[in-house]
Amino acid sequence: MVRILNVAEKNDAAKTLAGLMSGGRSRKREGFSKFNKIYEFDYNLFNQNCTMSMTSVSGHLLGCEFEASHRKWHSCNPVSLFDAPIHKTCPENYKDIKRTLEREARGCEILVVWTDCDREGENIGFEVIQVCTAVKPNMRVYRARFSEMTPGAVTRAIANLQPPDKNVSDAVDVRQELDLRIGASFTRFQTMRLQKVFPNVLADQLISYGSCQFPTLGFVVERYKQVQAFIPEPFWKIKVSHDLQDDGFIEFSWRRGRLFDYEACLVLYEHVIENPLATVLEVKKKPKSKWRPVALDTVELEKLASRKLRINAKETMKIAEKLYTQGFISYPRTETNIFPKDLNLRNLIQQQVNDQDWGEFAGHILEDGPNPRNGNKTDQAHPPIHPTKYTNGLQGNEKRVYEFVVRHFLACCSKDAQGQETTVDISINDEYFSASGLMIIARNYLDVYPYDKWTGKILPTMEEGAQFTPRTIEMNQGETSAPSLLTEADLISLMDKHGIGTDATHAEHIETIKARLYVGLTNDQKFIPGELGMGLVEGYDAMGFHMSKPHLRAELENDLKLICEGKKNRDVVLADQIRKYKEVFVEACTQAEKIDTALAEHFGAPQQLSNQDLLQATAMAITVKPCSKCGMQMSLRTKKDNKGFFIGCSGYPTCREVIWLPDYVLKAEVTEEVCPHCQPGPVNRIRFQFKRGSVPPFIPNDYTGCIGGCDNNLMETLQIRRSSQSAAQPSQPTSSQRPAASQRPAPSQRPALSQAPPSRRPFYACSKSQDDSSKCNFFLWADNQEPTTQRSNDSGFSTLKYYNNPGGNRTSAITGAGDGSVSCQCGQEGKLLTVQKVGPNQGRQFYACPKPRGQGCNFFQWGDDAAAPTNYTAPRGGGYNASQRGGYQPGLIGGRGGGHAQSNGSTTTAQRAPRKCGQCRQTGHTKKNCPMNR
DNA sequence: GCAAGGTC
Repeated sequence: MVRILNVAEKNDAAKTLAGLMSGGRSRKREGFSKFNKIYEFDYNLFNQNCTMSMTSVSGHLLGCEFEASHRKWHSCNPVSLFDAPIHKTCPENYKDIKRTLEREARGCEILVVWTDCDREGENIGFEVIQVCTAVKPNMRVYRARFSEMTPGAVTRAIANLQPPDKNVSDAVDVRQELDLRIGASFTRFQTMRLQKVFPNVLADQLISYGSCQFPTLGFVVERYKQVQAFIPEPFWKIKVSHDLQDDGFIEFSWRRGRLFDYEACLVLYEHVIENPLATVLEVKKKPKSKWRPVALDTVELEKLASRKLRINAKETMKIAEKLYTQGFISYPRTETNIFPKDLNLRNLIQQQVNDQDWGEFAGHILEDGPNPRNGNKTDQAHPPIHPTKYTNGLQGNEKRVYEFVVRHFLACCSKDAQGQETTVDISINDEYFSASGLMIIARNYLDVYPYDKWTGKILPTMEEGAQFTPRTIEMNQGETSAPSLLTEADLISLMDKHGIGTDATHAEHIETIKARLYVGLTNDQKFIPGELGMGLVEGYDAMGFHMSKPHLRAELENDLKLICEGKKNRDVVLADQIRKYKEVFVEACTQAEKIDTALAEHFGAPQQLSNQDLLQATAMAITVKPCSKCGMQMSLRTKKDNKGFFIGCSGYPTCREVIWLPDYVLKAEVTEEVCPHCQPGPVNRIRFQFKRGSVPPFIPNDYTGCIGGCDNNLMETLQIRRSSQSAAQPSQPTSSQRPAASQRPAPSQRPALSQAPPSRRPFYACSKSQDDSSKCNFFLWADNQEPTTQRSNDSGFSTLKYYNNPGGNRTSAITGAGDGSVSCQCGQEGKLLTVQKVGPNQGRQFYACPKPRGQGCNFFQWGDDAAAPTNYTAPRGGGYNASQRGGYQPGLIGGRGGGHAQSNGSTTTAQRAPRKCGQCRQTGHTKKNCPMNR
């Protein structure tokens, strides 16, 4: 027997459909999800007996999200979210449903999709198809389209199975992707920036952007601005009243309404009172009805509950969903306001006849036969909201909402209220006035629907042709009044009208803008923009981007419709929209100060931050390099105290990889230059400014370099360990691993660099653990190798030779260009001089710039530097004394005779360095008698 | 910590 898997959008629908198709004889069994049962029954399809399994999902089975590399807020520049890869995955709480589908699909040959017949339903259908065909690729797939869940509609649907509509599903994919990309990018940008700019007010505030929430905010702001900008305008009108002693009082209004010209009105008024005799021209009587309410859809439920019950939309929907799951009312998310023909209204009304408040009214409806007043909307899936079961056991707002649904339903099924309207037209000296009255003949639906008021007004009896002198003829002044702020019902109407959100989400968007403090409520429950909401809208408006206007969403909706109809390609629409929004985003970032300025009107002066800080805050700074541990991007950041920099992994705190830059880095800025050598890339070069005198002479104080590993001198200057070292190089040799001096190769035996990859080269480091705060940065190559190669110029010192060894620790190689000379930083040949002054260095030779003092560079090099001391305890930081910032000391490196290097981490005090010269940083003399003062 | 859309 052929097995067919049927999948509906929710368990409730599966149950109903199975009931209808099986004639109430389906068997229920459990799936992996306790909420989504499996209903089985036999059915004759395609002229053969089939076993049907009907199960369900719970709305969307798959969710749209970024890859891990873009999921964290600081993991990337938000602009990259416009292009970052997006995946559809099954969230954890739906895994059980997916497992059920997979298991059932394996045993079935045919899949019939019974999801709701709207756009989202089609897309959910394709999610089901994706999951099922993944385990059963050769499954035949059909779509059942039904206008309502009634026996006739379901029978027609299964007799006319169709292919699923990819176009419609594509439109939803486009919508999902755009919502995610645009929402996430703008939200991150706004939040991260404004939290920094207004830390006192917004430090913990999420400042979201969404394609529905922003236009919703826009409606509130728009109305508020209308109210603010409103200027009352005076007008004048003539009012006539008459008192017919025993027969009552009557008031006539002027047919001209009101005039905004005082003198014009005055002229007419004077004309009227010149001859104030009134003549009754006509007395008209005509029937007047007050229409009963239309069948209830979600939007009306939300609006009416808000207006009549004073329960806000969010709360109403929450209650309605609870009543639905308890079986008291039908599905509350519906756009349909037409009762299906084959829905048995009589039965539903019958259930209510015993209620003490409205039971009698329900009985009367049954006598006359239910006659529902339908609207003109249908979502082709759910009927209007109506009671499905009687209860009198509810309390509080649940009771009020249930009662409203019942009364609305009964009112809708009964009759319009009937009355008679009387109009009396009079003239006074050629000006015309009229009065109207109402007599209610049959209240009908009003008896069960206290939410509508219709009050009669009895006019005194007047005869045509009769004449009388009115008791008063007045010229009154009035003035126009501002529109009122929006009520929740007004707001929902506007959202509905402009296609912002769906019936199921209006209430959520309103709640969102309340929760984000974009709007608030006045005492009489009217919406008023908050400072944040107002500032954001004004900020974007100032840029010329009307982000809060509904047309953006409307344009997208139009495109989505064209995708559904196959008139536009999904990829074209997607690319077009992404491009458009990305351009806006980039421009918004450029002009972000306009948002600051707008908000400053409300929050006071913004925090003064540098561009670098702001870029950093918004994760928009260019990243430095991929993390060697986890592969996520590392970016340049400022330390907490704003003194100094570090390069941190965006995977923090999961990944704690960090490169601390020394204190003598005064400024650092990532450039857009990408290093052509370093891998994995991209590795962006960093523009540094070093403290004067703190770095070796071959590194200028302003220097742009790569920290990816290709620039050995920079790596050493910054004391950066290579990323590969962590994997390939012993981070800290134990004493047993340390080579004894005797074991170390003699210089002549030492391998050339090409034979000894840097990553394999042993070095000494402080033996304290990484977590020990007193651990120092000591670093020393174990072989203390002499220079063997000359490096090509990439930093402007073509005539200088220096180590190509990573971490190479000596500058004693600055021996000139091979001709016995020494060149200084400015390219001049260094001048060999001798220390003349009395002191420890008296008689010692050194090279200096030959230019006159004040014009030359700061180059200084001992002439005998190659003969560096070998028994000197290396100061912290290797070749130059980093811990005593500002001191570059040529030739202070060497291992101790015993082959052990020792960091000074614990011996600083004992080895406290003698006072250094403020000019050359050498010991043994002061700046005053420095040999450089030649 | 982001959106909007389903749904429980």
